[in-house]
Amino acid sequence: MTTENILRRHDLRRTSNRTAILDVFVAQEVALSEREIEEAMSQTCDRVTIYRTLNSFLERGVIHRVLDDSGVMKYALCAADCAHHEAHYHDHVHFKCRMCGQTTCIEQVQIPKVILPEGFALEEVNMLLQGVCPECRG
Amino acid sequence: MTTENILRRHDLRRTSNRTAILDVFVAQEVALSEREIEEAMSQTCDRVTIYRTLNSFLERGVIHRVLDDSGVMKYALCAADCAHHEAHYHDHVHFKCRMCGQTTCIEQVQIPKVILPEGFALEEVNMLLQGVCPECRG
DNA sequence: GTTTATGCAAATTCTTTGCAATACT
DNA sequence: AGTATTGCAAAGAATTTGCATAAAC
Repeated sequence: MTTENILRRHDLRRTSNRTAILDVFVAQEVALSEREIEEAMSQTCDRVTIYRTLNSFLERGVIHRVLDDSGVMKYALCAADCAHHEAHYHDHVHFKCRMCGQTTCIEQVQIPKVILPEGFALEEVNMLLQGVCPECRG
Repeated sequence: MTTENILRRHDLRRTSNRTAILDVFVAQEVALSEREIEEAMSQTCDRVTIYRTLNSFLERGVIHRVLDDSGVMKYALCAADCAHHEAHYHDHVHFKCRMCGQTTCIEQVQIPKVILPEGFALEEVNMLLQGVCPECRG
């Protein structure tokens, strides 16, 4: 699916900035912060535009937030079938390497179901694994 | 265990600020941000001191980071036996309510084990559940 | 032609750092 | 006495907002 198609499908105007930002997500298969996107685009687009674009993408379900314990927000592309689930459910775990700092979606590993005590309404589940990735272990 | 004892056990000097901050954690059984601690103490202590205290507590294993997708860092008290595990392992899930915004440790619910593909060295696991808590569901 | 996105400047919030004064052991 | 903590001021990073211009539909 082309980036143009992704925009069209989610009712987003096709602009060069949005296409370029989407391209970054498609090229790098990791969770990205605003800063990382900015660097990947070599400052061809304003910081504010990136933030606003990320928020638009979030609202329309193009990307999802990825947890991080470093204090900066990260985002990753939603899988094609993501929007079909109610409540925008992401069922895969994320792995953050403490050496290279990259957070990757591990699509092969599903988040196990958990059973909460009575009374909780569960809407979203996130699981973040941290350690060292295969590349950094050498 | 008194807050003074917690400090003594972790080789931290006992000061009124540290005791007061620990008291906030003990009183509220939820994950707290710097801002929330500041408000709970009604500005009796400088912002910077809170940040530095949180970092000291983190290093000594008094508290642990709690993931959050709002972009602010949150912290929660470690269980008494936390320091006995290597790598400071926290095995319970966290629940964040989207109505009241509170993140609580659900000690009764263990994080299920996951199996990663070959090559990953797993060091830390975090699981954040989001939805509505029993209090807010009414 | 109307609506929405963009860039710039500026404001806000979160977090860290430097340094002199103070408190702890 | 010696070392660690505190408060203040200030710096730095992340994120948001206002407004006029430009681009998409």
